[in-house]
Amino acid sequence: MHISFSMPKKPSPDQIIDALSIDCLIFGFNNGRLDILLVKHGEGISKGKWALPGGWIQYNESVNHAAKRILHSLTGISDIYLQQLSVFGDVDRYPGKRVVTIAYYAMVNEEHYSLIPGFTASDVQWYDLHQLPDLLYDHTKIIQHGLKQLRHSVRHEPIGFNLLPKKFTLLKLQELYEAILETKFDKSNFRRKLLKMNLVKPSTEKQQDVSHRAASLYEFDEQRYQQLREKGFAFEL
Amino acid sequence: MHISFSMPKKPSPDQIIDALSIDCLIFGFNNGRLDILLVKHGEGISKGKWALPGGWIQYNESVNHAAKRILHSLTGISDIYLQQLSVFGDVDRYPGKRVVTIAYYAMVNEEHYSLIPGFTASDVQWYDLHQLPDLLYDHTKIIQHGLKQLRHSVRHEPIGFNLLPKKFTLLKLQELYEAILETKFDKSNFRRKLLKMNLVKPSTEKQQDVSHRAASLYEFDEQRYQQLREKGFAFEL
DNA sequence: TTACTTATAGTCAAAATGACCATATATTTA
DNA sequence: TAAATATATGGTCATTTTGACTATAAGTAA
Repeated sequence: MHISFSMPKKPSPDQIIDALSIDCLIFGFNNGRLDILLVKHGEGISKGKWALPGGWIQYNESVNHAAKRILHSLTGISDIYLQQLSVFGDVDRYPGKRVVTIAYYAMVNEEHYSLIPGFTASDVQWYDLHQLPDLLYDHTKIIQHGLKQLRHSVRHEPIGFNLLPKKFTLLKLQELYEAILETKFDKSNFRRKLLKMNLVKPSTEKQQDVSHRAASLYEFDEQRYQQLREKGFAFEL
Repeated sequence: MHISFSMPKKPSPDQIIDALSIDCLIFGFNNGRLDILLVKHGEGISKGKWALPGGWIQYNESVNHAAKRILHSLTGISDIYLQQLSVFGDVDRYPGKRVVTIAYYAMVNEEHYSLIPGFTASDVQWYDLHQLPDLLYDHTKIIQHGLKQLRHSVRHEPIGFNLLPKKFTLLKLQELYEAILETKFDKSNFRRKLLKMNLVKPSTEKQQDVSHRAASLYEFDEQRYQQLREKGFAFEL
């Protein structure tokens, strides 16, 4: 049996937890299509391959902090609401080493962020959900799981507003839900239902530069949302 | 700087991943009350303290497998549907060492299992949710999070049937939902709504040994549930 | 002016909901 | 044995919500 003569090592603060990684599944929305943010690896054995933005957790940071840091360093995206998705911990999911990964997910408006590849990423890009390249490790599985989660959440929680501009028309909101759920809603009924929930409030502005009657712009009413939440409000589509 | 002269160690199969643990939040249901399964530590510095059943992940097992193994070895409970709840990864959540934990949760019928303390546990017990002892680490936080999750799930998915006997009356089902959501339903309306969903099917049997008119016993219709799932059925209470 | 496009309001029958009431069927008590 | 009681189970009914449509409004483009 091999016995090390070294003393037990107290990890230095910026040393990583080597069996534990983070991967971020970022959904974007772009005229009717759902996109996913991918990075191209610029180093090591996986150089040139595409994957979800991911990396290692340091000893002196929380897991949630690590997720934000990693996403920012690889893609330039920051200040978004990253939520835990799931842990992927099969024995052979990562080559040559035992690595358990914690997947996070978020939804963002593509136009709000410029993509800046950094750290070990040589490229960052939005990919149409239906035209993804081959991905490293079990990242395809992570995406499938995330989609399932997204479709469930979007029916039972008022999410998805992050995918839209601050001010949006009701039709855009409808198209977003239709893209996520891959279904169609009746325009009139959708509008009626959503307005009755009071989650969106009308702004005074209207759509600009459209070749037809301009629609009113609405915005998500965060305050109202908090009020409803306290009452045990159940969002349902 | 300290440099170790030992070779990089290839972990032996049953060696543990030392920065990563698992904790299990098991809900039980007992005449109208929600319970939580706790174990008393029988060894080490935390000896005598109560906590959620938890332990370390081995190199040669998946994370999901570890959860089942740990729960079984400490409490005797096996063959249940353990689901991931969340990861708790604050820097100081565990004393003296950086440990990220993956929390799992499940619901079981208390009568179906006998509790057998094993491994490092000197005792196992169901505790009324509202009368928990002091718990180790951040386990109180894990329970709070799990409750939130449970309350959300129970309104949007047909779960909770695991908490009941195989055959149950509609009133017992109602009492279960009332205990979880801490609310009251109208008996007649609850019955009408649930029966229309077709998720429970009547058995030929009736309640025994009650001092009033015996109610019909129903059981969860797994097949019907799968059918409905494929159609994109939305359970809502 | 007309055609075309999308916005927005309204109609109406059917289904679901919430608050009740009524009766049925069992046990326990007087 | 009759009455009291407890819960089961079914029904009523006004109100609300839904789903499928129709109609009109307000713009641009030809």
